Amino acid sequence: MNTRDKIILLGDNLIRKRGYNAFSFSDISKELNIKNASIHYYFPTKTALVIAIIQKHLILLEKFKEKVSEKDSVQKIIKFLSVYSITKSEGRISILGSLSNDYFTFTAEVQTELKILTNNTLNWLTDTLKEGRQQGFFHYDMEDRKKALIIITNILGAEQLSRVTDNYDFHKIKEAIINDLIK
Amino acid sequence: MNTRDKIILLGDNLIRKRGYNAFSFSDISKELNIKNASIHYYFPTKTALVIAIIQKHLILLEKFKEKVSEKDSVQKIIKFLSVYSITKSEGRISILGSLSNDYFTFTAEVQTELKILTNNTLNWLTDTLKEGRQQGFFHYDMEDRKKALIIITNILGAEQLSRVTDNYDFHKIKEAIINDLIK
DNA sequence: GTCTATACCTTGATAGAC
DNA sequence: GTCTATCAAGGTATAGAC
Repeated sequence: MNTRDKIILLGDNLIRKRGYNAFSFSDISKELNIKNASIHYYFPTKTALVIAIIQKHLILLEKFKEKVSEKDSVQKIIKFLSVYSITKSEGRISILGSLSNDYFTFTAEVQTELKILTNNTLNWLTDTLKEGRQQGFFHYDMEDRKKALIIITNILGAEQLSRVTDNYDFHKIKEAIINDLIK
Repeated sequence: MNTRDKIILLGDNLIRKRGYNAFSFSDISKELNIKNASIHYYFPTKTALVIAIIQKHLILLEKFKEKVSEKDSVQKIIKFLSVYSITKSEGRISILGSLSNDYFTFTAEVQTELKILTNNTLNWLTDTLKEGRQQGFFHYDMEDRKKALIIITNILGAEQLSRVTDNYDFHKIKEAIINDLIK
């Protein structure tokens, strides 16, 4: 992996573990055994770095969509939830949850990128739920987008709260989401 | 209101709007037209301030419990959710959501206080759900604590995501939580 | 209780050599 | 592409006068 990608990966992990305003370029430079000036070579500002990180997640989302495109709706949702589960390991939460929290401390440009990632995620989930509902896999009585919102917010909140309470809580909630859908 | 309480109130608002690691003593001192040294007179460290803020919320929770103690379970839950709604005004999220996010950047002492506040909240909600279920108001088929977890995490996530998407989303989700319970 | 003054550190960022 | 050197700004925190 080249240095640029390593910086993005470390920044990503730091944001999701400690938050955007709680990590510095020196956290990354120490880990990579380079100087902070070298990071500025790749990313002139911290804002540029976080944008690159969001864009990486946009690409990952597209790859995920592609990868599960042939599966049935139930499997799609299970895979979707499992991404958030792996993501959460070692206390890291999803990029969406972490960055939403620091939303008001971002420049307009970062806010826009974050909105795009959020909407792309929400749109895919809405479409997948609709598909599963129409095919008789899922059962719920509300707008598809509303159900999608509830599932996403439930996951984001669960990631957050699991830090304080107990990691097992997270699994309980994921189980409940699936059971509620296919009941 | 005395200076100490003003500092706590401003710190509370700043944490819930921008996060613990994104505000400084000078944000508070400017607002109060005092010097940063004066804040240190009341709170020697930033850690001491956040602990005082958590303890204020512990007291607020006790007052809330007392205030709704005579109401029926449905009203209790509605009041509980409405607290989170008011809380969210102007983009401020709940103290639980905001501090959970910065959990790994806190000292052990702050983490402990936050755990206490979280558990107290969760315990009250669990008991209230159980009461309402036993009295036939609420209908769900899982452990009471699990249902309490789902409700809390749903609210925390909704507060978070509403910043990025649309405030109206938050109301939609609250509605859905109530409807799901009493359906 | 609030101030001035200041110490000390970390931050994000830049200039220019290699 | 990475380094040294350096910067200005802002952070938490403290000492001591008033």
